[in-house]
Amino acid sequence: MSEYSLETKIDRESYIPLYIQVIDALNDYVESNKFPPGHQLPGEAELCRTFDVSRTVIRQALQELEYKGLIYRSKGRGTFVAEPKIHESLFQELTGFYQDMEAKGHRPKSTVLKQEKVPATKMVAAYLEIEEGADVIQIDRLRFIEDEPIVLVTTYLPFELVPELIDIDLAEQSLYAYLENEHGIQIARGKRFLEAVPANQLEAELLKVDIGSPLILLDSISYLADGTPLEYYHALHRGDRSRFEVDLIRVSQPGDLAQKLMDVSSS
Amino acid sequence: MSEYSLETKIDRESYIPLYIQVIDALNDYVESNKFPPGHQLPGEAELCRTFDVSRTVIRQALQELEYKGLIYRSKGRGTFVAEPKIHESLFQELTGFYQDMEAKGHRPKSTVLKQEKVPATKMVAAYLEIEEGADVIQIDRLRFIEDEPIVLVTTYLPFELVPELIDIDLAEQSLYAYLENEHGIQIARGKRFLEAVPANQLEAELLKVDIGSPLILLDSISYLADGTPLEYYHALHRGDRSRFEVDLIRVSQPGDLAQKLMDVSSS
DNA sequence: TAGTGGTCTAGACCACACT
DNA sequence: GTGTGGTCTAGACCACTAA
Repeated sequence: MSEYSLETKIDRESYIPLYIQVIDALNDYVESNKFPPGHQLPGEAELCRTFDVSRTVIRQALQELEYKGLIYRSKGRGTFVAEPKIHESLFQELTGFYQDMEAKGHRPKSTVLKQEKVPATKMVAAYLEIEEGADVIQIDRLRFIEDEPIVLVTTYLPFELVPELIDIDLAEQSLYAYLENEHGIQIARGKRFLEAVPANQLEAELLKVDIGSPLILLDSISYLADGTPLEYYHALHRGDRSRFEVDLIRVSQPGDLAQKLMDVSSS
Repeated sequence: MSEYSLETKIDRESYIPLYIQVIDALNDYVESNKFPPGHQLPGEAELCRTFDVSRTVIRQALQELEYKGLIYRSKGRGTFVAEPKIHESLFQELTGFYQDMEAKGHRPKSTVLKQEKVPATKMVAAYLEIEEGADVIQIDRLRFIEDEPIVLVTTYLPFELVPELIDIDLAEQSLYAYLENEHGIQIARGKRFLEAVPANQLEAELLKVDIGSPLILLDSISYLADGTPLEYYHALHRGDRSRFEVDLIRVSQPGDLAQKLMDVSSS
């Protein structure tokens, strides 16, 4: 059946788990178009023989590839390569103007307007799940692309989680990279809220737009694995310079995503 | 160690897979707060004994619960109940004004402004990945909450995929429910783009807002499992009545989500 | 050192899709 | 029927964490 000799480049001495190696191998085949979209993959039994691993390994690899949207499986029919249209790798992402510009080789800049310890307002306390009035670090930044102001961001983090942050220069450094590299802090989950609002006078001045022109208000809360809120930020993006993308994928139980989609777009 | 007697309500005669039953059982314990947030779950070995199933079953159940954000696992430490703050169940969802209102008991209405077969414009053809000029079904709908217009939606589907749709009354029926119930068509993935735009004269009239007031423009493409685009829609939501929520969760490989978050919020 | 989750094996039976 | 993916068993060894 399969005329392709899937190269069995599994290295059993490697510290890399076998299922990861299988993922990589299949990934290569798909990405190099040796397995074109719509093509049926060898059955799990044959993959076991090809890679000389157990079915558990094959299934774990296929499961991750399915989650990533690279393949889809159909009981009784087989496993097939999905159309690669959806930007590969991942369940969801929320992208904006920034990385679009970075991808195009532009270099975004930041100006820190404010970076100090303040008492949490009621709203900030609610988002960060701390006491009203507790110390938080507030960081106001205005960000530019090609010297054009694009987004005004106010970030809040609980002071006690990262007191050192008060002295870190965030004009040229990613907050997330700093937290992960210096403190081993990783974000496990996040929540975003988007609204369209008119610019007030201050915002209009900073972003150099007309008063009342449409802005995207993006509220974000990020959580650690145990559910502790790490960061809340409130960002105002110029409507004429921002576009956000969200990729969705159906979760295991049939109906889940369909349900959600229905909620959004129909009565 | 565990003073709780996890009721072992596994029914081996049931057609429901064992791992689903385990998920449900653990879910119940977490949701009823018998396992409070932060609490360590029994180890996998003990869960095997409790439910009298193999470790494969337990691990499959725990994996799904982890994906759903209900628990988190730490090698060498154990499995713990996550803070349930993030709206349960799911990797991501994109919700808007509609279901918020439905959840509050309000009843959204729709008016179909247009529903006909038209040739695909260049843009629609690109989104649906069909030939320019090919037949598509276009459906324009204006949607209301409490007799207040909230969103103006234009939907496009390839005519050949669902020609019957041209005659279906969608004023009182969900498009997704219709496709799934009548044709067994399920959406596997989707993409959303959000922007803030000012209302033009026609939009302002229909949505009863001032010209130039902020609207959320939501473009959506939905795909079948094999990657075929099923539907494209273009929706304009009143900015003063709409708020969108996106939940994100880190994908297996460490760094993935952190990377994306970094892209959004920092330089 | 003991317990945990992470990875892996070599089987098994089933429901489903296709021919 | 034959092949497919879905579910499940009863083991095993490992690396990591914490006492």
